[in-house]
Amino acid sequence: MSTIYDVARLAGVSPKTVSRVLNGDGPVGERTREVVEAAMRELGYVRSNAARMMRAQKSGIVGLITGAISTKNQPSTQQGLPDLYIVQGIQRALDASGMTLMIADTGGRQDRVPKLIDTFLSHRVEGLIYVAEYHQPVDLPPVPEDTPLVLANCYDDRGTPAVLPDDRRLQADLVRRLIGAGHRRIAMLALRPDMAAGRLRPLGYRDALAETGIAFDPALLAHVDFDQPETGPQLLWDTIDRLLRLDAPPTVLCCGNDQMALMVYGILRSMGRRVPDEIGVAGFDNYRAIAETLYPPLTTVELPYNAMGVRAGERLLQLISGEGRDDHRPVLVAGPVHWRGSVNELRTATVVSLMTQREETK
Amino acid sequence: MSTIYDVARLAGVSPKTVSRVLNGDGPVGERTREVVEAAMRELGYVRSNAARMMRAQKSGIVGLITGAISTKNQPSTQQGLPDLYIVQGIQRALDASGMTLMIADTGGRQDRVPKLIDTFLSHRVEGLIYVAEYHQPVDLPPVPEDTPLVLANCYDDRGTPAVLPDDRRLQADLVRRLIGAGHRRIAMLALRPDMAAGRLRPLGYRDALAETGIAFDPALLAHVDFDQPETGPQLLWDTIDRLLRLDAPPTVLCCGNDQMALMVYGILRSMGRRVPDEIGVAGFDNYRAIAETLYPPLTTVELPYNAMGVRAGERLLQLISGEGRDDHRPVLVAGPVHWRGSVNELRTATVVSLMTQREETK
DNA sequence: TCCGGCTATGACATCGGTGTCATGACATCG
DNA sequence: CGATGTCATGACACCGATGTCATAGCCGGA
Repeated sequence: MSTIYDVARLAGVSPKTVSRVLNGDGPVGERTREVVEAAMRELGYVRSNAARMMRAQKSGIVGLITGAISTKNQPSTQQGLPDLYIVQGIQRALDASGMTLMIADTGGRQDRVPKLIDTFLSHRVEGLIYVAEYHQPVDLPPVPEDTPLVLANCYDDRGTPAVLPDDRRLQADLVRRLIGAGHRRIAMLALRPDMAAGRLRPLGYRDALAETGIAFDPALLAHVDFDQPETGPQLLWDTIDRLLRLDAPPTVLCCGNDQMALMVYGILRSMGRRVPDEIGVAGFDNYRAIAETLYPPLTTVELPYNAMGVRAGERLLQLISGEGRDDHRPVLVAGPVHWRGSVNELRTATVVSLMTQREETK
Repeated sequence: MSTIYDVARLAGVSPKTVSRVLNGDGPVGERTREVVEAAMRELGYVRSNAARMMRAQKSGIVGLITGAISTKNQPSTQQGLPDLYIVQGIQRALDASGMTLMIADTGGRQDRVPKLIDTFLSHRVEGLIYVAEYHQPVDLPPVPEDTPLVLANCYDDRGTPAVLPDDRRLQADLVRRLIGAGHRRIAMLALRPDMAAGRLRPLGYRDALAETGIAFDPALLAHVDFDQPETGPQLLWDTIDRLLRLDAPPTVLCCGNDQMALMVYGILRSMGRRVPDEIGVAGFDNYRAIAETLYPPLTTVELPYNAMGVRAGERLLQLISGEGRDDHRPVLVAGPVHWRGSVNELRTATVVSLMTQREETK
């Protein structure tokens, strides 16, 4: 691969002049510029970042680590889809600033993280992002103080800047919308309470109830470990069966995520209950391959992974530029409710009055 | 960040000795090594890849480009899931060789590819991989001859090394297994014929029929553009309706992919047909979030994206080392059939005789 | 005892850009 | 007309690691 020296020789100028043409600093004669540019084209010259970076002491590289770090065993669920969207968002944010993204995967082995960080440091990354597969606490090995770090979809107890899904608010938004549609008996099939989402979403559920003056009924809230290969479906079946036998059964089931909703569809069908006429179903995530393909399409709330990535990227750029280094508050990201055919609108009149009421309370 | 000079000064030796400790070339005294290592620890020294690479003329970096490049408009389908698995596989392959992966996304804009390639070249990547979202032809801008390029999940007409899913064989394996289970009237709901998968999978379907001496019935093969938001479900409904009204209706429906199978479940349910007792359903992809969660779980064939990534990574490493540069044959990757509850085994006796027969013909 | 060979170490040049400073040719101003 | 300023350009050092070559000390064999 050719160098500025080759270009300089071919153009009959000094290397420094070529450098000036490249960077547009310092003055260069009209004629000279043309000659140099022609020489660069002829040689197919591409600047070496390594050399440039040695002087500049700036790499223009950001390191990204994905993969399991949590000390707990994996909750098996989704197959790492969120990561991808978050990574795409990060790329989008960084792209605008000319940074290049270098990524590495732990392959699920926490012990490899220090080595990955070392590799990144040897490339003199200007910042690091760690992306988790699902909302969780993590415990990362220490990074040098002068290298900014942002956590995406996870958090630690050291105040490292984090970007997180606002599970509580998202669930509240969804339930609020269900109430707006006239539903009063809303059941919630939550995820395992040892997952952040399993704790925060029920809180949002209760927020929405409290706000609209509906009493919380403990019989309507259950945590279901639905994705255990053997026991999961049975457990879910039993839980739904119990709910439907209540004196005042729910008119809609809020599922812990869209995948659970998919399973719930199958169970309700086997029970001979029609969705949405006999009972409504709502999901969480807006996992489109499921939500849009199910019949009827699934009402759900979008967990905006892409936007989270963008926010994480922006936060990191901010830190790199030196701003907000002592702001330790996490960035919470919410998304829209997608209202589809899996939940009926009940008593339209009531809906209107309720929505009006909400407007007034603002 | 500290340098070998800092380390050398602190340890009271020359920079070159520090370099020797780092790389383990040249002899170093026992005592000296200890002193140097202590100094490195104290300073938190990390070697600069930029400097190292200037001499070595080797970056240890591989560039990866993802995103839409095809000139055609996007077939909307899956949300870029395959990419992720392929990328993971690539990482796994490269990781073993100590290469670092740098990735960039086109964000769906083909015109940005040349710029991305330039960025990678400026980092002096030792090789490039382009990953497509689904099996398709692509037309990449030229890359310098001495930089190896591997295409994953796509191919071009210039003989660039490619790693592709063996759609034809995968479909044949699945259909063969269905025939082994006693099915004779097998319908195929194929993807659009302008997609590679939409052409190759029907070929595999026919391969399996021909092999087992079952006549191909054109009435049983249909291409369905199922993921059009409006017309898709209706079209799929009509097609299934037509199939079920045939004089000899199919006993199993082979769907173009798992997502279509999900929609087919909903349609069959609405038609009042039970799966698998009245009709079997098979998918394609082993998109686990769907295949394992559906009730009954979906029989499907695994399109091994992860393995494709590994193969692509290995192929690239091979090219980088200079081997197989003039082998232009694509690498085809197949995967296992996952037999789950969505298809019944018919007439067990026949199954045994058929399988025996297959063994014999080998 | 002397020399070849090995070990341990350092001086120095080099990779490819870029920051600093110097230089020569003109243009401008008092 | 000479002092000063601007433009266009080049010489040179430097970033941090490493390859090449040199050197000093030591051991063993002739």
